[in-house]
Amino acid sequence: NYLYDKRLVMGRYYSVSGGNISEESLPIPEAVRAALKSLLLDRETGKGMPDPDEYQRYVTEWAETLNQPIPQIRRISFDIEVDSEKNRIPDPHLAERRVTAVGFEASDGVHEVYVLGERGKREAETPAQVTYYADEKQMILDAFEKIAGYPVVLTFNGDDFDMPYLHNRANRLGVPPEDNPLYMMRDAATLKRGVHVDLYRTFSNRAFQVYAFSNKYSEYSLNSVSNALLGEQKLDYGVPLDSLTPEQLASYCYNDARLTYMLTSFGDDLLMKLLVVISRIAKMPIDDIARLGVSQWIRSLLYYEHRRHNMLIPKRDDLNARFEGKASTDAVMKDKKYRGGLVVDPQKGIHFKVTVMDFASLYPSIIKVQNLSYETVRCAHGPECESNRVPDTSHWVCKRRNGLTALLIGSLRDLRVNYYKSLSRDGTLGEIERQQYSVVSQALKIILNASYGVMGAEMFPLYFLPAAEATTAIGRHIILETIKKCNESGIEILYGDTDSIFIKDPTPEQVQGVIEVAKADHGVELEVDKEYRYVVLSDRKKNYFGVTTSGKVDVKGLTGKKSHTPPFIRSLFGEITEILADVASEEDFERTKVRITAKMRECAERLNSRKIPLEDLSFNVMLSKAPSEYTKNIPQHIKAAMQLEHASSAAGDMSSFIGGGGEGASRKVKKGDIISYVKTVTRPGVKPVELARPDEIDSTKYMEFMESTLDQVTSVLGMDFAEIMGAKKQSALGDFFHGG
DNA sequence: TATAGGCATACGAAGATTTAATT
DNA sequence: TATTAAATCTTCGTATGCCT
Repeated sequence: NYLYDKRLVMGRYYSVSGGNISEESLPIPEAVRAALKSLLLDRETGKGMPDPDEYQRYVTEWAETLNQPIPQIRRISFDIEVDSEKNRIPDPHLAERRVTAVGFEASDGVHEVYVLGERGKREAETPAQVTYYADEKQMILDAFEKIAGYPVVLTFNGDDFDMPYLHNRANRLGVPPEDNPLYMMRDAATLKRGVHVDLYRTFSNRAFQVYAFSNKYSEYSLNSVSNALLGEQKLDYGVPLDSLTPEQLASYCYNDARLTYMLTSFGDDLLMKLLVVISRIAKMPIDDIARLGVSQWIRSLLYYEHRRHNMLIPKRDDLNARFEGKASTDAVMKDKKYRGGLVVDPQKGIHFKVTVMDFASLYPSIIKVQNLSYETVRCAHGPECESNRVPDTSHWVCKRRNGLTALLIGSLRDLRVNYYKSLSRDGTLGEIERQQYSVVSQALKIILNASYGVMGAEMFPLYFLPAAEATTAIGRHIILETIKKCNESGIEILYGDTDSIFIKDPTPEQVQGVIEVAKADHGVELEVDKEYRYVVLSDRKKNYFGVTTSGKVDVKGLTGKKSHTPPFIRSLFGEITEILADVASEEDFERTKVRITAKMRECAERLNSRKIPLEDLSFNVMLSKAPSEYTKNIPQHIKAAMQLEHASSAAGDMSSFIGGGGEGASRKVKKGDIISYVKTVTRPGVKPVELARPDEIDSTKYMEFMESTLDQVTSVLGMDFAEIMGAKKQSALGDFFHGG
């Protein structure tokens, strides 16, 4: 509230003199100013808004804040190692065991590690400067001093481990609280001064995972995130941590600190910059951006705006009372509250020359153009506004006042689509500027994508179902109307999902016509997304395969690409799609069929002769809950997980029995873990790969899975799995008899 | 302390039906 | 032939991963 009511914008520049704080604006390039001016001059910009001038002011204010240069932030990462009993994670609340090493990596070229013990004969193999300590307390005090020199401190899981452990350990060793730079909260500890960013929390945030890092990682451990984003892993000496020499421990610990730092520095400090920009948009400190979910960001953004305008923030009950808790549309799926996006039935077959068009940020556009917000949908102004109906619902929208959500989301959307996207590609600007605008564009994408979703999420404090329902209802209306217009003018639509349409071989004039109609009728921007040389559509929605004019293969939704599919089938599937990428015309298909058949037969042969390694046969499925929470059903990956836990507790200290390296014997399975299992002929039909033997593999099951996976592509090409696998002569014989 | 809904696939659980075995 | 148990099929629901 202090920040809100003082109107302090997080992430902006301020100067402090004599106890006064004043906002500073750094100069921005002339070309950027000019581009904003032309955006504001465009008469279309405020269209749909009851008060266009107010809207223009929002656009201007946002641009001023977001155009400010993004500072380079001085920061240090650290990581600790702790003595531990076998197979037991040390408890940070007790902090009974010694801290054995602390590694550092900082933005000003610090590469250091402190380690307990005597230096051996050989130098540690690490680029870091190593300091050996005999006294643990002194080492911790030195570490505290090092950390205190930076405004931002980075950790990986520091909230729940490194920070509380250091705090409590220092306490235990007699460091007085006033000399301890950390303080405890309930479970977590953090810095008294400065910003602590726990990257484990940041990378666990779905919004970052999906929109900033396009789902490249699926587990949230330092090792898997680093592996996916940096292509680097933790050090592995092949022995348990407690048997490392001090030099090895130093290298290991420093490397963890280095990876932690690198996660914020790769791609030109991408993550740090995103945190700053989102902080500016959400009016929320970086610590919170890095820890809280996207709904909290948007809450902060809206609350700031309420307080700025002296508006009352409604109570949940007041909002609920305005729609009596009932939706006016029926969801397609049960257990959903209201109806969502429209998916058009695909035209099964192979289609050449397909243009895909989509509406640029459809839902944010609708929110702006139709003035949607919790206070404008079903407003209390009476008949005048009530005549402004939302199609296919019982709702109406205010005509008198701008909706707050519409102002905020609308202005951010316009800036992203018509300003930052082009600035990030503007050749007249310097590399640094272009990069900044690309970061701003990415940050906006995250916020905009979530803006509609939160309105329909009960946990969101401004949850207002009619607003969410109106957004999707108008979306369905727009895509249906567009398809209708296309059909009337003889343009063939092959498929569409929510905000996209697949058009069969249109002329440039037809494409232009569709764009103009969408703009004129609905005020939304339709763009060409991509051009396919050909697309293979099955009769299933959200499942297709296409080759773009540039030869890039697009696979959407097919099992062959999904992460849980065994690697050997995934790579076979990949090879098949690569073969199909070469197809230029219909005649080419016949030739490729021969190549595909050969590949598949070879693969089946290897499967039946058990030549495929177990790892390549494993299904990899994530636990969305803790194992004990599976009460209604015990799916296969849980069965495998339970075997794992049993085996590890039964095996006791036979650590070599499982894995042998890295992981160690104890395998506590928890939420978020990915379980690798194979299908076997033994009892429950599954076994974790770690425990399975090649001779137990159920080849029949694998052949069936292979069939159903590959059939999604081959069946459309007119190929039959059984025939490919050698039964082809029978069918020829059958034809002969029938013919005779 | 967590944005939404729509869709495909695999499989578990339980009920319904068929088949085999026994009286 | 009636009864019971086992095997098989059917239906519904759960879980996961994906699409927009």
